[in-house]
Amino acid sequence: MNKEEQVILGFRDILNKIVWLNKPKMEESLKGHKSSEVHCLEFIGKNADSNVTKLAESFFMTRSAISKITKKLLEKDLIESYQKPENKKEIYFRLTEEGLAINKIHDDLHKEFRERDKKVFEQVTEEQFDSILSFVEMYSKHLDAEIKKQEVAIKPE
Amino acid sequence: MNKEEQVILGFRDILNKIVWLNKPKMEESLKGHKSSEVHCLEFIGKNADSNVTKLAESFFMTRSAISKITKKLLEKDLIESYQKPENKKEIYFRLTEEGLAINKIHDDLHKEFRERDKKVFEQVTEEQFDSILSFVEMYSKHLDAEIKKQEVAIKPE
DNA sequence: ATCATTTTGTTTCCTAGTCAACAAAAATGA
DNA sequence: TCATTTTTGTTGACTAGGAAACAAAATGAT
Repeated sequence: MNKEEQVILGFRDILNKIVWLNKPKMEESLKGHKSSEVHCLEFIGKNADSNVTKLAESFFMTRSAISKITKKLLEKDLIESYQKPENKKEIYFRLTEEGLAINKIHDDLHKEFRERDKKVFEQVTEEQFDSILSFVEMYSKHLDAEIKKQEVAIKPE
Repeated sequence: MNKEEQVILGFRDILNKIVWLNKPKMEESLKGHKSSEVHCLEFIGKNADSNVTKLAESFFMTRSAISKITKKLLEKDLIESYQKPENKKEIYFRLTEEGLAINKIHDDLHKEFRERDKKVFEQVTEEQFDSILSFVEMYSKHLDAEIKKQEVAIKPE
């Protein structure tokens, strides 16, 4: 196997394992709230004036999917929507108190997971970190460019 | 943001973008076959005596899901099943000619994607590669151990 | 200003995958 | 040996998410 694929498979493997491993605790602590819902809460908490479109782009999901998730979050009163006077089309979200609380629980859980994996990250040198992060950034930017290329290639048809 | 999360988010971001970017060509070349089906074909092609359980473990999916996928692959005559005389329970799979052909197309497509991303990987030094791969391996092993821990912790109940 | 195009969000229909329950075979243990 | 437990694969009910079609608002072009 060549290194390119080894890297990608390695990434995928790690993420799969993390999801698998975190799932039980996630479900226990965030009873009733799906992980996609919690992810949306996290994003809305961090980004002012979040809307369906921005959420969708960030998660590489369809607006359709996000629209359904935010609908649920609204019904559960974890977020509330608002609009701006100058735009009657876009609908923004912000967290409610209750949404903030869920976010906090989620944060704490992540702290716990970080603690669990600490011994791995302790063994990583600064240079190794920088090496990994610079690769990630470079690859990510390249993919952005390729995605943009593809979009203009598809649109005109 | 701390580096741990930056790394994980970076990995996730890259994989999301790759999936998003590859999807159109995948669907075009492998018309009618879903990506999960093709992944199973790939695994079956590479691993002798694949069965539902091994596929499920490798992909971190349920046996249920894999069972449905292999059922479809059988119906499409892309794989065939066989058993061993000493075991009447386990059902193994191998590729048919047609399955091999699909696999080939998939392989070529990956070559194309690798070509597309070549300029990124060309800029990566050997040391950087080794740095990344050793981190991936270390983290992966740690997660394996944690998963095993969790399994024994859950089982007795 | 007006008409065409694009953007945004929603809904309906459909499919992929999970969960839970199950049956059959295999492994374990007394 | 025979009974219990575990493993393996399958199914049915359910849910999350994608595709397509849509309406309403915004943007752009002339």
